[in-house]
Amino acid sequence: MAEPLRIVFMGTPDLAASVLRRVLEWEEGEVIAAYCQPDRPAGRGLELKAPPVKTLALEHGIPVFQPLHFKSDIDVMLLESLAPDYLLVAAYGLILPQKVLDIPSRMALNVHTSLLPKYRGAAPIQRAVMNGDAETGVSIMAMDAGLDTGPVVLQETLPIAASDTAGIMHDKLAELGGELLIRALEGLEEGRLQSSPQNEAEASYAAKLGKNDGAIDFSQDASRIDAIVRGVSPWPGAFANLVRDGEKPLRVAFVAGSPLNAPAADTRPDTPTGTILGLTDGSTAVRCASGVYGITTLKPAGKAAMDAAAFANGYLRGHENARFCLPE
RNA sequence: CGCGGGGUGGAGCAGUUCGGUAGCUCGUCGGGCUCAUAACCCGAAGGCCGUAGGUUCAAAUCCUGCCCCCGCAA
Repeated sequence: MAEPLRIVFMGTPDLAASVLRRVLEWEEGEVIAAYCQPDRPAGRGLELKAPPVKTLALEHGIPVFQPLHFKSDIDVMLLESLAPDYLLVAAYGLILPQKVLDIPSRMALNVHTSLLPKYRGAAPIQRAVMNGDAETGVSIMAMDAGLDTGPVVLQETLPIAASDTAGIMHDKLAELGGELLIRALEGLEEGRLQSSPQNEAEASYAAKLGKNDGAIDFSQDASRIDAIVRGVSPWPGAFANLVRDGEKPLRVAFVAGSPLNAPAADTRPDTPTGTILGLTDGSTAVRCASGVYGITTLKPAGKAAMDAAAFANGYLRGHENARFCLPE
């Protein structure tokens, strides 16, 4: 048997760590180094926290490098000195310049959690769920200097069920991503696979999510709101301001919910969108532009998450006209 | 010492500014009522007010230490 292939892995968050975990099981290759983003302040107290890839790599005795970028020749030379056959990249958070992509003797492969050319960029999973897509998937591509523009080697789809959140899809796609990457590597090594260019005309971009992407505007359809709530779960999380007579607006996060059977739940048809219609089937029913959305788990600012019945008891009692509004 | 919110019967809240009888909605248990709703009516059980100390005739409430939960930043 030949020498194992020399692999340098690059990735940062949980998704990358699960891909790395699968790569470590691959017998034809040996991970000789892992790259990830520098430790960042996180959590209460803002102490430095190691990214998941770093933690996993160190557990396996793999050297970890955390350069800010590859603008400096020293970092490029260091990577060169590792003499990798493959550069395997998953959610690294850095655009790699061509001179870095040229280093591996075989190629640089990227795991991207969308059906490229759709949803290039930082938040492909969330955007697919938020847009109400019926399916998404994983693409393995040969990297080029653009942002997720390289030719695709292998692709597999995964359905998005009506109850799937971005978090659930993330876990499924992470699993599939590792598997598909290994399949791509084996196919390439055996010469069975080749890459084919992406169709630029169908390309779309999945912009990074910010805190505000979780703000829920009830002047949309219930189905659209449902997709957004699932797409921003668990992060950044859906929320709106609870507005009641004589009380300060209170920010409330929506942890989980689903559209309700509209005609039956729509008990007060003439109220404005965002109006809280009542407690229906264990959900806080909220009127939308069309349809009714039911929130099953809510979390007022500074409080622990609670079910809709508890929320009604503590926050809606005596407030007939309570409604959810878009925060400023 | 990064900033902020919170801990009150099983659940969710009010009461704390200005110290003086433990309150509300739900749940539970017992009884009644009902075409119907987030059902309704009558009754009952259940709390060392996070914890340790201090001030006071008197502390959920004022002061100090500690513990735990949550948000901000990705």
